[in-house]
Formats: sequence, structure tokens, C-alpha cells
Amino acid sequence: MVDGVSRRQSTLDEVAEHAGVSRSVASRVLNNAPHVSRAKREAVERAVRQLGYVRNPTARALATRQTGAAALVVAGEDPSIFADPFFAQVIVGASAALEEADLHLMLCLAASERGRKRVEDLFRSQGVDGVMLMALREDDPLVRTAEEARMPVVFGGRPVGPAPRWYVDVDNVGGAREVTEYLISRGRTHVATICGRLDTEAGRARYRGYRDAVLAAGLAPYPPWEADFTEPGGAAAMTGLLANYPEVDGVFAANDNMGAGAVRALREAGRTVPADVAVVGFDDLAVAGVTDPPLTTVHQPIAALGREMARMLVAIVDGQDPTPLILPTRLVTRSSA
Amino acid sequence: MVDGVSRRQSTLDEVAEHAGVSRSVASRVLNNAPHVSRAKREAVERAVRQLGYVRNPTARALATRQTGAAALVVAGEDPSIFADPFFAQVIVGASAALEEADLHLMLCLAASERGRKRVEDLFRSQGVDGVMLMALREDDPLVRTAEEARMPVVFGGRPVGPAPRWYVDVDNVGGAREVTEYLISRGRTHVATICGRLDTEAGRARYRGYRDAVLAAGLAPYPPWEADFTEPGGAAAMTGLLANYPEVDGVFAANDNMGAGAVRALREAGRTVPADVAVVGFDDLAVAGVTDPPLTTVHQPIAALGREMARMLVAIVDGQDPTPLILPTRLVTRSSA
DNA sequence: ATACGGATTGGGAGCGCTCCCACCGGAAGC
DNA sequence: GCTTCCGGTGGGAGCGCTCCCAATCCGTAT
Repeated sequence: MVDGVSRRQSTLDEVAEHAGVSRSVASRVLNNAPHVSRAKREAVERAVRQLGYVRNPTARALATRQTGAAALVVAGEDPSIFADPFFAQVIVGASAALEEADLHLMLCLAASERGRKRVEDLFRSQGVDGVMLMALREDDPLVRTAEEARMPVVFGGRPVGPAPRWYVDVDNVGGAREVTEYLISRGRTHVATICGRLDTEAGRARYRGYRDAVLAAGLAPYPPWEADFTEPGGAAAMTGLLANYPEVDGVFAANDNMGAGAVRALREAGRTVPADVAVVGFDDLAVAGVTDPPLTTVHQPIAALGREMARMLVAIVDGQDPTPLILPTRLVTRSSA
Repeated sequence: MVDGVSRRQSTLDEVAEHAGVSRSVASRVLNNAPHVSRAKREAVERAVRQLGYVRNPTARALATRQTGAAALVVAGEDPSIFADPFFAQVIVGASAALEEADLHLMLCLAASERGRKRVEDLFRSQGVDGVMLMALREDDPLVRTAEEARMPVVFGGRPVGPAPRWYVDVDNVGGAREVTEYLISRGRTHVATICGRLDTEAGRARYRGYRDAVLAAGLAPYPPWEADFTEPGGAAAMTGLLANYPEVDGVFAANDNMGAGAVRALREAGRTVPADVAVVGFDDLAVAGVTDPPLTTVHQPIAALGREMARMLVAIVDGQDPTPLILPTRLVTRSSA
């Protein structure tokens, strides 16, 4: 009976029987393995079509000890960190690369207590073939978990501390230096920074880049004024900066969200951008284009970051040992500085 | 030997042996099933701890025919649709609800040809326990695939055409009507709309809401000026609208991205917002807060949408038959209108 | 003809877990 | 005192697939 939509899912045994071959042969055909005669191969393919057979990935996973899935773990402190459009772009890139290797993407938001627990179990139960790990804070217990894991782990952005074996990062120091130099080249002499969380490596690296540039120009760096990478956080920081250092005429915000917040706070304080205070950001997310004035910022290849993480992971799963990767950034000038 | 980090993953049999019980008893303990004496239960728990045992989810899945995972499928035409921060918020909500049910989240971007194919296989191979399906366009083949699937499917937003059995949507018509009425109440008499893609139900519904409000006020609705829900698309549409209907003094953009684009296009055309042209959006995403002026818009509970989809799915997997849900929207007034 | 090497083939033993079921002993019911 | 019942227990048969290995087949070299 030809019935592509039979009630029950057909099994490999049924396909084999239908094709008049053994299970082994049918399996070889499905896996494109050699040692199958042309005639039997075609018979199996016909049976597969007629039965509407689809291989059961779970059974395959059990037998091969490979799940066919990779996890993207987003750590952080609060699940809402994931609302940052940054991650969406990472996912677009990672998803495309995983698709090429025919791996599925499992997404884990590990910010809650329970979420973290589940990720730990995932690591230990071999529930995926490998993981991509992002948004780690200093002393995040997941770093330890990852080290002990018996599976490949690729870091997206380095964690604070010793660099892991496999990671993909962007050149945070270089990007921050370049955009700060740009600010200075536009005649700004009192350049402060709204830095990101300093318990993240990205926050620290961008502050270092800022500091390098200011010192190299013979100016005095301001102490790090920390915010949480969000728009309201950036606005609040800008207000604080204004109150404490009214002479400031240039601000490097360590990401675009905070840059947008700074622009808003400045406008609300009656200062014009860039005439009174020039503002630059980092990331080149969509928000940088809609502020008024639009933000000069540092473009980082976010989708590429995701793509390269996934490719690196696939390479490791395939038994290779790729070298870490640092992606370049690029200055994007708009009118906020 | 106490060794929580033994080379090989320990199995349930080993736990059972270590605890001096049978595999069955050990299994019952792990599943919190009855018919286990207090003494043996504790022995097993001790063995689990000493061996650092973690249950193999793949084997469990094979035996129970339940994978412990749910998929979120984002259709659309182009994978970059996922870059819209809208989805990130859905995921935050869905992830939290799935976490409560101890299900993992599999994310599938089904915009590419290959991606769609993989989703179809996922449906047919029972690779997940259920799926949440979003961003369907008219005549999307995935609708058919979903109907034929032998697993629960919850739609996020209704597809064009007959309503599916299970879905969660927001009140697009009501929200669009309300914000358009607001525009009119502010004295606007030439109110146009930059509508979203009309091959999506959300695009159509929002246009209907706009049209209802305009007609109810005794004004003449403008024909739908279609754009693709993106910022540049909105800007281009605004420019076109301005060229064709210079008398327009109010615009309902069917989402905030397009609203932000409209505001930018208006500024670049030398018109002031809201004095010359008032603009309102839909979604209440972060972008609505950073445009200048910030956008009056329709708040929709996006994380709740994700959460309710996930809860509905869990309910179905548990054998229930929940009723579809339509979430309310809320007008958020800022200064763009 | 006869033997030999390689390509094919099918049987069977898992992968690690769940769950049905038969079995045990003691408390309750008669 | 003897059934009846039930909590507790362990054995065993799968779940659907992969993969090792022994068996078979063929063409060809001897």
C-alpha cells in the first residue's frame, strides 16, 4: 500500500522489508555509505518514498552518541539581556552556519538560577554535541562548568581571565581606540566614557581602548563611568557625567544603546549633539541609525561572529583544533561626532 | 571511589549496582515514582551523587517517545527577519515558560529553502514534542506542513486564511484602530498609513483597524501604502507618501521600525514631527523611545505572547485542548503625535 | 578448473532508558 | 489460620538505529 501519511511512523525495518533487503543495507543507503549495489540502493530509495519514511533522530542519536544539535548559551545576569538585538544577529549567523552542517540550534537563556542549572545538566548529560557560550560575567560559574565539560565549547567574546582554548571575539580594544581617536581628531579635548559593565571582558577591553587613545593624545582620561549597556542606563550615566564633569565635550559610549541614551539625556539637558557634546557608540546596531543625530559608531560584524563560532564548533566536532579568531571592527561615521 | 568527574558518563545500571538495587528501582527514584522504600530511595540518591550521574536524555527520549524539546519556528521570506527585536522578546517569554515545564527550546529559522526543508523533517521525524510557528506569509507551505504534522502546533499570530486550532495573537485590529483614533482626536484630518506586508495577517489586520477608525470619523482612508516592516522600508514609504499626498498630516505606521523610518524621512524632508505631520507606530519596541520625537505607539505584550504560546503548547502536550488567546494592546502616548 | 581478493550482504549485539509484569512478603480481612 | 491485597522489587522486552563481523558472492588470476 502506498501511503505517505500512514498513522504510525514507519521504521527502518519496515523500509528494509518493503525493499526486500536487510536493515543493514537500508541503513547504508540512508547514510550514503558504500557497499550497496545499485539495484538495492534504488529499491530502498523507492521504499523510503513510498512509505514516507523519515529517520528517527533520537534513535540515531542514541546509537551514534551524537545528538545533531548545538547549543547557544546566553549567560548574563537577567534573562532580559537577551532582548538586546545583538544576540538576534549572532543567531542569524550561527543558524546559517549550523544549517550547513545539518545541526539544530538549541537556545539556552541561562540567566535565571534554574536556567543555569539546566545548562549544567545539558553539559553533563551530553544533550548536545557542543556549545557556544556568550555574555559571561566575571566569576560566572558557567566558565567552570564549561571547562569541565566533556564536549567542545566555543566562547563568543572572551571571558574575564585566562583566554579559553576556542573563542571568537571582535577587536574591542582596537575599535574603542579608533573611535576615541576620531573624537579627538574632531577637536574634542575633554573626552569621557560611559563604559559598559566592567565585570565583562568587552566592557574592560573597550575601556582600555578608550584610555589608550586618550593617553596617546596627551589628554587626561576620565575614570570609568559604569553603566549596564542599556539605553536608560546610558541616559542616567550621561546625566551623572554632566553633573560631575560639566566640561566634557566628547563621550565614548561603550555600546549604541548607551550612546542613544546619552544623546537623549543630552537633549533633555538642553545640550546639542555634536555642537556641545559629541557622542560615539559601539556595535552599529539599528538604533545607531535612528537617533537624532545618528550615531557615529564602531561597526562589528555580529552575524559573522555567530557564523564563525558555529563554524569553529563544527570543526571541533569534526576532530579539528581550530585557532581562536578575532574579527576586525570598522569606524562608521555619522553625524553625532 | 568517589569520583564525580569520571572519564565516562555513568549509566543507570551502574547507579543501580552501586546502590545495590535493580535498575527498575533506580529508575523509579529518578522519576520520583512511587513504590520505592525510603531506604532504597536514599541509597540511590547517594549513588547518584557519588557517581555524578546525569540521566541520558537521548535514551530517555527513545524509550518514552518524548524528546523534551519544543521548537520555535520563524518562517518569513528572509533569514534576516529574525533580526527584528520582536522575536528576541518572544523568545524571552517562551523560554521562561518552557523552562517551567523543563522543556528545551529549539530555534529554527525557516526562511531559507534548506531551513524550510529541515523544519519539515523535524515535523515528520518527531524530533520535538511540539512547535510554535510564527511569521507565516500567505500561502506559506509551512502552514500545510503544520496541519499534516502529527504533533501539537501553536501559531503565534494567525496565518492568513482560516484560523488554526491553537494560536495566540494580539488584538491587531483594536490596537490599530485605537492609535488611529488618537491621531484623529489630535486634530489630524488627512491620516494615511504605511501598512506592513499585506501578505501577512498582522499587516492586514492593522490596515483594517486603521480603515475602521478613519471611516468611523467620517474621513477618507488612504489606500494601503505597503512597506516591509523595516526602518529603511518605512523611510522610503514616507518619502513616497509625501510625494503623492503632500496634504497628509498624520501617519499610522504599522510597526515602530517603519515609524522610525518615517520620522527620519520627514526630518530629512524638512517637515517637523508632530507639528507638520504626526506619526504613530505599533509594537512599542525600544526604538520607539529613541527616535526624536519619541513615538506614540501601541504596546503589545510580546514576551507574554511568547510565554502564552509556550504554555499553550505545554498544555496540549499534556493532553489538554486549550482555547486560542488574543492578548490586549495598549496605547502609549509619547510626543510624535 | 580452482583458488583468492574484494565487493556485498544480513545477523546480532548493543546505545541507556522506561515500563510492563510476574513475584515476594507481610498486614488486613474473614 | 487462611485467603486477599498491596507496597515493594527485579527481570526482561523493547524504543529505532548503527556498526562490527562473519558469511556469501562475484570476477579474475593461476
